[in-house]
Amino acid sequence: MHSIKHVLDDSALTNTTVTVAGWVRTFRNDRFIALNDGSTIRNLQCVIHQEQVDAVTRARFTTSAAVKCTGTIVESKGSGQRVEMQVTAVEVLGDSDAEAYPIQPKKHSLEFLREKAHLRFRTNTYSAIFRMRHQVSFGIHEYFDSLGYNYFHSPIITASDAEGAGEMFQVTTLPVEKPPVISAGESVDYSKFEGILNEYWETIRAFIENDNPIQYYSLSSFLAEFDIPSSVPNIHTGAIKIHPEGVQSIERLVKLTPDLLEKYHKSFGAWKEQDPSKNEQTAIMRKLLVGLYERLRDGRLGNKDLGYFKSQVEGICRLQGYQLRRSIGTDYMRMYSADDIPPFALSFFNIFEVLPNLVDYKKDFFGAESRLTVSGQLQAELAATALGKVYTFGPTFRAENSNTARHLAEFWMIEPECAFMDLHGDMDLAEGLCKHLIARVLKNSTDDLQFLDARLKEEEATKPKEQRAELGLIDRLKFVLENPFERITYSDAIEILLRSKPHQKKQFQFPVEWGIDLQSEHERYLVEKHFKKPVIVTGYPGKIKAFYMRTNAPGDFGYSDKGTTVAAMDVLFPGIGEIIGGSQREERLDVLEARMKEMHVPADELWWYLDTRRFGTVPHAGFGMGLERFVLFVTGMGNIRDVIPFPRTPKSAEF
RNA sequence: UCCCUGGUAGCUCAGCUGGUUAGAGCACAUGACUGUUAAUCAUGGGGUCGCUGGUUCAAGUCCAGCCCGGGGAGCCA
Repeated sequence: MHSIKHVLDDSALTNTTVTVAGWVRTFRNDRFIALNDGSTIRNLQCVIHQEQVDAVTRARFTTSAAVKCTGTIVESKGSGQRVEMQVTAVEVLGDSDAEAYPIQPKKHSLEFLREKAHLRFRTNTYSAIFRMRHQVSFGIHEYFDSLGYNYFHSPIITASDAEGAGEMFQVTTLPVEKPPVISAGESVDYSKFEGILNEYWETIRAFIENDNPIQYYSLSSFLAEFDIPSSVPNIHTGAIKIHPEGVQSIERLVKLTPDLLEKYHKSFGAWKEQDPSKNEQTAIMRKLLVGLYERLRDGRLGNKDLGYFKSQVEGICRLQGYQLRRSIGTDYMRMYSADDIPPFALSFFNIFEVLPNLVDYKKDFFGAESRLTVSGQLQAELAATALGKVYTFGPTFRAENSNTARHLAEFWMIEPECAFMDLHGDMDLAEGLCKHLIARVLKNSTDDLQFLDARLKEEEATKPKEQRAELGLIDRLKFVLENPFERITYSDAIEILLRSKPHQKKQFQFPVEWGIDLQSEHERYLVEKHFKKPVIVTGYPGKIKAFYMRTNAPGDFGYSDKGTTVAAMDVLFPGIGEIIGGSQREERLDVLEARMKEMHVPADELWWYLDTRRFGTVPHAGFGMGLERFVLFVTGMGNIRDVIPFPRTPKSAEF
């Protein structure tokens, strides 16, 4: 048996008899089978003669039927292909009911094919993507192996919750309904939270007093419904100043304890039904409080954001033997949504639900709370400080409720880690990897790239002129391969953004100033408008980056006198955004410990990680690259769900 | 999770401001043709108009809630 790729490419096979097998793409004119076996995107045209194959058999050459053909390879009489097979023997291996088979020989939408993920490999687009995914995967091993890196398998299950890369999936064999618990008492002593509660309230108060942008009226009458008296606030148009006593009323809302919360929640529905005019007041309160909540969540209220409050509350819980069961990090777990019960949504006790007991994880399978990994980096560092150069390449899991074209709950990540390497070496390694993979794909996936390039051009043609990409897929890959990546510091990036047209015309949704996290609109401007090529940004403010990144001092690369920066680097690609995130790691024990304390990372859980700094610590660096994001780039696809065989996303794990 | 947008035949979509029997192309079936290239031509079958409730003499069309998809945002790779 020959592969169709071999038959089409090897001219020595002309005028010989071969056997091929594959799936029918189309059967034209009762004579021509376009056969594809997945070895290449091209089909072999198998010519059937009516006198040799009866009508009943011919009727079985339906789309996607599995067929085995034996015949002579000859120069094609038609113009669409170089050679074709004059079939002498044909066998249908597996029938395919044309009426029931969902994929037809025509263009389907990607959304439709995603719902048929089990069969979409039989289409040109997806077979091309997955052949290229193989080329990229294999190229990764090839690249690191050629540089002397050891392939290292980091664990998929981890008992450490301190890796700081998003929400994690829990792994447990305990019963979900009634897990064993260690009780800390009958109920939660809320006075233990007094300090953090006041801080929470102060943050909100400052916002309401200083820059509440939402217009409202009759706050007092609304609050009166809940036995929370207030006097009539001052009302202006535009920026509203709330009367001090109105502010105090909101303070009472913030400090509603769980029992009162429950009571008010129950009366709320009836209250709304009795007097429909109250709905309007609810809408106004909703606007105010939902806006406030969103700003708090996004860290737009100054120094204190929800992340800060969460870590504080977690600390108190750990100290008291309580369990923080729900928090704002996982919105869907809130007791009452901001939409339904606006005044309650802001209650501290609504956002942080505390239970007076702890699940007894000593009785769990691993004897400790365990989760699916979000990163193999910490373990890779352990190996790198012994083997010198290692890389991990495996699945990672994020339980974020992310619903975008570039996020998955399960994805594959490459994480190299190298001892005695600084940030410059890290950047060189990252750029080298990207270019190696692009070169490999250009060399080994020519047919598939040509198909995807044409597919993309067709798609672009339907877009308005100003939205079309300047370069086609293949040209884009060649451009990235042939030009050095732009390397700039975070401070430079901010300068460029401040001088940019969109900033001066106030077209950015998020304001630009030193200290902010770059929003995707900012990244996109830098990469797609300003530099028009991949950009590596280094030296981010320490405040917005992970605890293990090395703190910069004067003279260090990426240092800024505007605030503390760390030796981080993000590689930004056009259309995809952050494709690689890496850093030089903090190798100084005292600096690392101080930073962990500042960022509320529990040092005791990570004693094993800190041991690398205790015993023979060395400068080292590494990065993480999302495989699917890279495949997205080289295939020119737009949605990450189309470049992984079976995508896992919130509310979706079929197949 | 938030904002925007969509859900009509197996697929892609049309259906204007509510008004008779909801259409087209492809696919499928039957027949014709036989060197085609998503073959072509003729004929035919195929619809709980996402779900639930409401407004109306009348709802695919208007309203509310829910479910699912797409785009954008946040989280990040």
